[in-house]
Amino acid sequence: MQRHTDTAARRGRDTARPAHSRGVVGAALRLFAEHGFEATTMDDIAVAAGVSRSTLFRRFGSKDDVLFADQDELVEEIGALLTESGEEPVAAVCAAARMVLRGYTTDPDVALARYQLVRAHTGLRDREIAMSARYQALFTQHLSRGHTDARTLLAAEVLAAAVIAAHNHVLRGWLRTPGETGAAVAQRLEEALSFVTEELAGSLRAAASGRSRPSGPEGAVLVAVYPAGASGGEVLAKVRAALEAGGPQQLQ
Amino acid sequence: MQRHTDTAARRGRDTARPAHSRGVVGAALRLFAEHGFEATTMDDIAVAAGVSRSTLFRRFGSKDDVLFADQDELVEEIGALLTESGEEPVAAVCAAARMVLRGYTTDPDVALARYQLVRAHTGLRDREIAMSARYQALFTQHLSRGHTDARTLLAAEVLAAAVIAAHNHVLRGWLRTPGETGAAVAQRLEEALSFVTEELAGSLRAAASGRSRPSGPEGAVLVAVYPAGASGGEVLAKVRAALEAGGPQQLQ
DNA sequence: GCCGATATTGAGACTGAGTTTCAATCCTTG
DNA sequence: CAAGGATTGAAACTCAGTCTCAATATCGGC
Repeated sequence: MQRHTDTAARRGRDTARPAHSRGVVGAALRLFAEHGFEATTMDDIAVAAGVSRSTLFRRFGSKDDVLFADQDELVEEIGALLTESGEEPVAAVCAAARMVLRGYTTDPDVALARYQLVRAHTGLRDREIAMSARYQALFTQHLSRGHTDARTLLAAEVLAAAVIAAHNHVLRGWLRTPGETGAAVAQRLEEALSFVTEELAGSLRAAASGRSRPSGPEGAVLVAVYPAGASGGEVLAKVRAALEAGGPQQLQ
Repeated sequence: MQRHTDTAARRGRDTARPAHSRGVVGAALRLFAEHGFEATTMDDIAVAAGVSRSTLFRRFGSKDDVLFADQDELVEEIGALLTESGEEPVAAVCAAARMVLRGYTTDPDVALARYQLVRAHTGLRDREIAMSARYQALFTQHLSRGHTDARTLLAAEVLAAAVIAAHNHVLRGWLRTPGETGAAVAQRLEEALSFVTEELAGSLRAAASGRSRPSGPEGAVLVAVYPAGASGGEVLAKVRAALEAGGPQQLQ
């Protein structure tokens, strides 16, 4: 559906965020938890929060956005933080990931309440996934800043995806079995992040520094071989056949 | 938004897909392209397709789903393909990614028309992102099948995210500058995939072999060759070197 | 070919999200 | 206090999505 203007949906709200926005969100969360997301109408929220339906839509844009209001703020904070960060890109992105996780763990009640709702409804799940994608886009952009070559762009995109995956892995683990302290979760994230950066950060650096990686777009030969128990001669035969056929192809 | 039952939204439709479903989608795409997505109502589509609004909702579940109907089918095909695949997991996931890309490139007109719409509307963009996430979940599940240790789970999740990122990178490139042949795009995907697998597949294998061997179905040999101006002998020499080195790897 | 059981379709009413318009009520600032 | 713009509320409207019920296919059995 999403009928309201996109800009209004995502951001458009007045920059001055009235103090009782928090109260509105609180009332909404209470209603959602009590009667479910779908069963709660915008009218219900309006009367519970003591404002009119109109202002509700004006301030949040949509019902989902009431639920994800603080997350939206966080996305923007992260964006701002990245643009003005002087750190080395990969480190900056990791720092951003830490901050995102902290955004959840500092408010466990809200995060868990939302998780229950998100788990139950496909529409909300998609909304949360879209949120993740926004972080990922920010990360990609920051990692590839100033570079235009295909290799670096790909490496940036992959690394951003990997960092987000690591973050989400840790986050979901915590959401499923809460009770862990914020510090313990942060520690898990550190481990996951170092796993990712050890595997991938090097290749981004290599790609970004221009010279080191093999494939210029032209003139390069890339051979990928995955032997899974076959003899070398067998593989060679297949390669020979591939070469004779002339084009790029896959055999097995 | 997304008011209808989740099951109905995602899948629920009758398994027997009437032949004129294609016609309905075609009519809808024409209307979307002509008047825009939002400006086209379900009534419009219904009269254009010669069915009732009721059956439209019954068959597709929602307006978005009319636009993404074939994609939804593809997701299920991929899921089925993965579960019954005997290949080595990473190879299977790469094959799935290839199939997804082919799902776009075999129908360039539809894919490009949809891309124009998706680009313009946040709601649709989110929908497409959710689709990507579904693929990613499938990949993660397949890569971590049979393993429960945290390390492998993380590696599977990261690798799945990376493969999806590589796929999307290539896909978006094609969507932005169409005209490239399907084969050329497929080749780009090969490069992107080998970048990813070279960086990450090893770590998944390492994590997984901590316990049980991922038991590559023996005898499966995948050889991907991309000659871009090099002589066959040169390539063969490199393959021979790769075999002597023993593991899957990349040479230049 | 006919008939009853079962899907499939269509029509129409209904809910609720999101938009729009306009009037009322704040704040400002002079 | 008065004129300016901004914030709010009320109400009507559109349209997606659901639900119910009647009409019509469709199909197996006779």
